[in-house]
Amino acid sequence: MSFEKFISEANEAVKFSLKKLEIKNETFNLTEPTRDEFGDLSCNVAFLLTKQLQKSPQMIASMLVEQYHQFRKTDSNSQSYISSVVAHDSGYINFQANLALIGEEVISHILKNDHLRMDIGKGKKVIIEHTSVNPNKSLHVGHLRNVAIGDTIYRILRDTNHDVRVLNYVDDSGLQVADILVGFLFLKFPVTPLNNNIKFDTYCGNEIYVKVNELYEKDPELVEKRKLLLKKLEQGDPEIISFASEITSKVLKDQLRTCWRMKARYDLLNFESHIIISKLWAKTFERLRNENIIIKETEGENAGCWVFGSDVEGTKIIVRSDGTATYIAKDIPYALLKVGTLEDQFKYLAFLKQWDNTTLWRSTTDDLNEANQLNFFPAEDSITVIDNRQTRLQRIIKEILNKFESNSNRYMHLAYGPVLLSNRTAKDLGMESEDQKSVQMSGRKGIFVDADFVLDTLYRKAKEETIKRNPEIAGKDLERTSEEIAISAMRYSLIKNDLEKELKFDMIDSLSLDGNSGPYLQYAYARCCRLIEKSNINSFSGDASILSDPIEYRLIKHLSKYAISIEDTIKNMEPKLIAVYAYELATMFNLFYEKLPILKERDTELSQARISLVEAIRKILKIFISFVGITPLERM
RNA sequence: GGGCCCAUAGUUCAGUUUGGAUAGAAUGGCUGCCUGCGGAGCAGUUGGUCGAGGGUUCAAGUCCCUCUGGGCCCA
Repeated sequence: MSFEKFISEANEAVKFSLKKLEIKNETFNLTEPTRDEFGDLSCNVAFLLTKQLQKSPQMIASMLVEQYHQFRKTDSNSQSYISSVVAHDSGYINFQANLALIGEEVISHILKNDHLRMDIGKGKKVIIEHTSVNPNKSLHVGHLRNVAIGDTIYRILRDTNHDVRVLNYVDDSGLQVADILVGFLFLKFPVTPLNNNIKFDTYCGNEIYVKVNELYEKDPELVEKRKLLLKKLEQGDPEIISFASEITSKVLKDQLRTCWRMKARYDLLNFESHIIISKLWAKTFERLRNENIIIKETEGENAGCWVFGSDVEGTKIIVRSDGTATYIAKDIPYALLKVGTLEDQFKYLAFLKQWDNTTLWRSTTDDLNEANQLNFFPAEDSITVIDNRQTRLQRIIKEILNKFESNSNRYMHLAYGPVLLSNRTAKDLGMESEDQKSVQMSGRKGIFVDADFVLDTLYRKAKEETIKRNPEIAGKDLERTSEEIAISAMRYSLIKNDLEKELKFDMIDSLSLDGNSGPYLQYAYARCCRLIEKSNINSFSGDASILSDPIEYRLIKHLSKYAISIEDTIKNMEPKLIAVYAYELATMFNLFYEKLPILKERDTELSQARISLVEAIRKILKIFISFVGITPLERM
């Protein structure tokens, strides 16, 4: 796209001038200046040469710019993306872009192409695993961050020609599931909740899980019972497995409803129990031993254990001396499956139809006729979205993968910081919290904000606003619109921040529909739609040459960088870059809308050009907010 | 004890990868702007010794060292 061409031309120009002055091998930066008056691109090369040339930066900049001007004189025929080059007093070389040319190219490119699909992936197969919540509770806002990040990455990859499969790993035989089984089997919680308004996942998480954990402290025998249950789960005791599966699949279905509400979707559910039953772990264990990746300690405190000697993390126990596998061990076969070191031997059954009409598949270990062999595994790249408390474990898994295939950079842990409750929200939930401190959520202790609760609250607020502004919207339309606004507020707030950092969740702040928020983007989009609708134009011209206002200039420049923004997002795996771009576009559009007449403009030609600009903005905005999982609304 | 991460406006955060021009948003407070294209908007104002100290550099929020405070993981 055009802005890249401008950058590369500026880059060539500097290199050319350096060569003319016989200056060698100087690296330099081209960056966007802090202020509009400095142009569109600045080069710092003059600063870097002061020592070598024994001249002031201003002097050097002038010399270089002089060379460029001489070159342009002899080569004035060809069209240039650079309209001017100035040696600034500060020592910077400032480039002004030829926005007439760029604008023309960009606007007509956006208007002409229906989909604007970029082919970044070239059809490359990518697996992304996200959500992966233990099936013993309902989702809280912390889990939603995982869902939002994972699904946003999925959408971006899918729309840039990657062949993406979305996986959701279900740990249906772990400690947390054992906890609620204790509740059903020993504390006699009824399988059908007495309060029939409560979702089953909420029932398990809020009532049983919390209660059981409370009782562990008073009743050591109960802990023993859990241990026993866990062992039966791991060994595949048919009766327990069957009961557990009944419970976990009920929880899972409720959890999925919340995820779908968030506009996430999946291709496949993998169950940990299947990895055990199918002997995938046994096979993995065998290979780890045969290839001497793990060794058996014969003495010391780890005597009898199978351990992995990590280069960075030290000795890590994989199998305990009593033969049971550690937590990390069970993750290894799944990772090996993703990258293709282990062959996929599962068969698959259609599990559920999703909101987007796609089928969600699940692995099965039963040899049924209707089971299919589908090629979910392996992939060229695999991305696992898990919070950064697991970084250490993930690093070890990656290290083990590298022992099998030394070139393996195909396994990526996409880490993000956990969600904490703000001081205010923690207090509202009745927790004691020191001032200025945020609070860790804990499903076990019942300290969390339920995902559906937040979404419901947001929904009510959005509905109120919608009724106030659009009395004509009612019924299903009103419900749908309010829900889309609620989801947009939630999803945007979960991805707009840096992944690495903890996210402080504040109930009151998160209810805001103003400012840097999802609904703000939707609002800008709806405004665009109304303008287009009212203009009664359905063919748009790409002629941007008469758009000369600085506000239009900034808009066109920003539009010309949309592809760069998408590339950067994928290259760095930073979904927030999408949010930043979209927010800036919406802000610029709102200013444009406020300050310049569009439909009201008397000059027909100018009016048409502005409407075309609006259409281009609308299309790009639609693409970007869709990446985030925000539904573009024509009215709200 | 070992390792990793964080600290920027009253609050929540960008900006640190690749050092560069007057450190930006949002929110809150105050103040303007709808007989005009939708006010979920726009503009103005208020608010910062970029945790502290030292170093490198023509130039440090950004790089290096030390310290303080907070968090996470491992033992």
